[in-house]
Amino acid sequence: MLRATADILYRDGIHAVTYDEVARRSGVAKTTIYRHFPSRNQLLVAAVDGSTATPLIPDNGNLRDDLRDFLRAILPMFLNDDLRAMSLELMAAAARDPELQDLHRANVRARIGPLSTIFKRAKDRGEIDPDLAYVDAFDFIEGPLIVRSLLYPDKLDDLDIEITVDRILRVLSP
Amino acid sequence: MLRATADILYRDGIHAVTYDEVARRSGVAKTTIYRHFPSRNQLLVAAVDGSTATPLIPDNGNLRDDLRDFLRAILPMFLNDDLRAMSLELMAAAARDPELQDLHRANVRARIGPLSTIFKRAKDRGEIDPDLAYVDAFDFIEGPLIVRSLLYPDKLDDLDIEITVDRILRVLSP
DNA sequence: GTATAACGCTACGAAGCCGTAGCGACGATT
DNA sequence: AATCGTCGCTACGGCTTCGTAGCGTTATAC
Repeated sequence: MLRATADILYRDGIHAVTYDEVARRSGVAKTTIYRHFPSRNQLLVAAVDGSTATPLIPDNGNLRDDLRDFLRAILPMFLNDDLRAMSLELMAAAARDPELQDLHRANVRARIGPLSTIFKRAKDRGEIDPDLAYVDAFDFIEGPLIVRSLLYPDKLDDLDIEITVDRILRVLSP
Repeated sequence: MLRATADILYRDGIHAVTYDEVARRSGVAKTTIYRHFPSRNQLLVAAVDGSTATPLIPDNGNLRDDLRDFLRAILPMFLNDDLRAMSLELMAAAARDPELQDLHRANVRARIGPLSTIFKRAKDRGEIDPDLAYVDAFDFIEGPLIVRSLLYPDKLDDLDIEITVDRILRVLSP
């Protein structure tokens, strides 16, 4: 049921998530879905909550390698057109409907979690400007990948992780 | 007609753009819309093309001030929930439908144009690492704003433009 | 064995959208 | 004055979704 919802969300987009369609693909009766999720938003939230996988947390003992591993790990997510479309649709839906803001927030937190760990460890080692808040740091760590994937998705392959990490470090270091 | 389409796109989202709805709001007969735009995609492309405004191009003679002015100029666009939602929906649509990729590309080019001018002038003045491609530079210039608006839209106000420019310059300078 | 709860199935009226057809009105061209 | 092109209006059949109702089936608990 939630699996079918997540599948539709991924393949056909958020507008294709209807009670009828979920019933069709999941093999569950439409009435049953209504009994569990009286509103479409609840169904969406539950489906997204149940399908958020947290990426691995690298621990190499130094910031540079951790960042490289992290960017490498999440790069495939940006290369996937359907996945990118789904994320964009979810964020757009959250921007339009306050009810879905928590959904988006949880989704982001799951994706950002590992980065937070990396960041804290590096800060303890003195590799990061002590005045730099982690929110501001994320802007520059995820920024390049996101911008690249949004504005120039076809040039995403050209992005050199090593060089990008160098540039990120310019911003983060004390 | 195109104005009505752009308006729907902005207010209610891309899913709300239907022939019936455009006819209703524009006062134009549905058949007439079909005569001009046989497919919905053509209508979308025309509407977006006709409503892309290019921001001002600052020219202060130095990169720092130009960047500051530019970021200040585009910040309000990110603060607008509907506008952000619309952009996200357009990008999502482009990711799903190849026919709409040009639409997105044109939209991006209009928004990025001024940045390109700023970038070239700064490079001529020697304020930018000569090995740095402009595509890579954009990742770090627009990145912070975009990431902030996507992941933490409620903390967008906290973003200090001056400090952000400082950090961007760390990446761009030779 | 029986009560309770959950599920499946069918069907419904209302609403919206699609794409097209038919017909009349208007204005410009020539 | 006649012609051509464009537009408006109405209406249609087909399709999908919504949210609910009614009723039968299954399984678990006690």
